[in-house]
Amino acid sequence: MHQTPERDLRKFEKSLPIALLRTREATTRLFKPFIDLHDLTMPQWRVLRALAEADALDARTLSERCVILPPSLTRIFRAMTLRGLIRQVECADARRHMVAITDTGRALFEQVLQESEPDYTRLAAAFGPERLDMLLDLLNELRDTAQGLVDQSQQQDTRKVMPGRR
Amino acid sequence: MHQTPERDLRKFEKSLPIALLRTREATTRLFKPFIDLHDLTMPQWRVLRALAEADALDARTLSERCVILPPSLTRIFRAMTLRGLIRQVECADARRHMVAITDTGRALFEQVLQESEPDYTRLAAAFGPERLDMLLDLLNELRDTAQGLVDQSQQQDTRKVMPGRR
DNA sequence: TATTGTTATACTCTATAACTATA
DNA sequence: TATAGTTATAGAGTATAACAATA
Repeated sequence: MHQTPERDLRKFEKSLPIALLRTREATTRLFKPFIDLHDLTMPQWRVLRALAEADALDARTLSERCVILPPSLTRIFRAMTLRGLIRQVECADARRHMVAITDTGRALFEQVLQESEPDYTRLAAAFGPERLDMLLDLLNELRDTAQGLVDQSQQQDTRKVMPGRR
Repeated sequence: MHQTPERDLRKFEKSLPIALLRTREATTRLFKPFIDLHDLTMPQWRVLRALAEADALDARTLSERCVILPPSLTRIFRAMTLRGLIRQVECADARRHMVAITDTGRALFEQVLQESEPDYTRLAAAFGPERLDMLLDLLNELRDTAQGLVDQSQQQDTRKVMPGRR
């Protein structure tokens, strides 16, 4: 009936979504103080970071890229616009809410990056920079793979629900 | 002023907490339907999974292992006990709330595992089983590394706040 | 008619502090 | 006096559906 506790834990650690959650929690705990310092929430920080590296993005793209549902994004746009961190920009398709980072927003982004850099460097040094890079590559590739399987399943569902579509 | 969009995205993907979040989102989307099917929330599933692989655990351990804050855990205990999935077990230290999985809980756990196994196998096959294993190892090691740095920072804080301690 | 985003709503989780019980 | 967990409470995110505006 008994297994060793060590073996139990090892099995638990082989659960992919749980491992991703726990690792995110640990790394976030390291960097969140720098976000808190400037009264940003983590989702707001993701939006700021996404916009800092693009000229302008629409709500849909930000929603997917930052893992934020549209209703939350609406509130975040409002809060960040009020603080002057982002601004709405014109778009040929008037349905789209397109935003860009402001100078204020960029200054804040770069300040947070600068302040957190020592801790990032410490983490990279302790873990090994090349292993960190390998991990990031694996993460992004697994995301694409999982996304592909989800899309595949949804196509099958659509075919089942609407067989007349073809 | 302009960078290519491809380069932008690559930089964004090098952000560790964001990469962990997005990958978790993609893999969770693949497995969450099986959880939903049995009216479990993801935190409840983590608790069930942790208990399925241990004889009994106290609230503190579950809180850390499942990344659930104590107040949430209190509610989750209540809900899962009501459904007969877990039960409280005696503990020498009467302050501790110690719980174990019930037969009902174990049956549910194994049913979910069984139902989701085909999708897990598909994911592992598409990504490469050995790469998945490498990823899990890297995740768990990075978690330990980040945790170590957080602990280290907290010790320094303690020394600053309470210098008389030594 | 389909798509984009907002509003409305209910629920859950996050996070802190204050409190109770036990050690 | 310290620790474990619960309660209380405020805030934010999660998730769906319904809606308005635009294509």
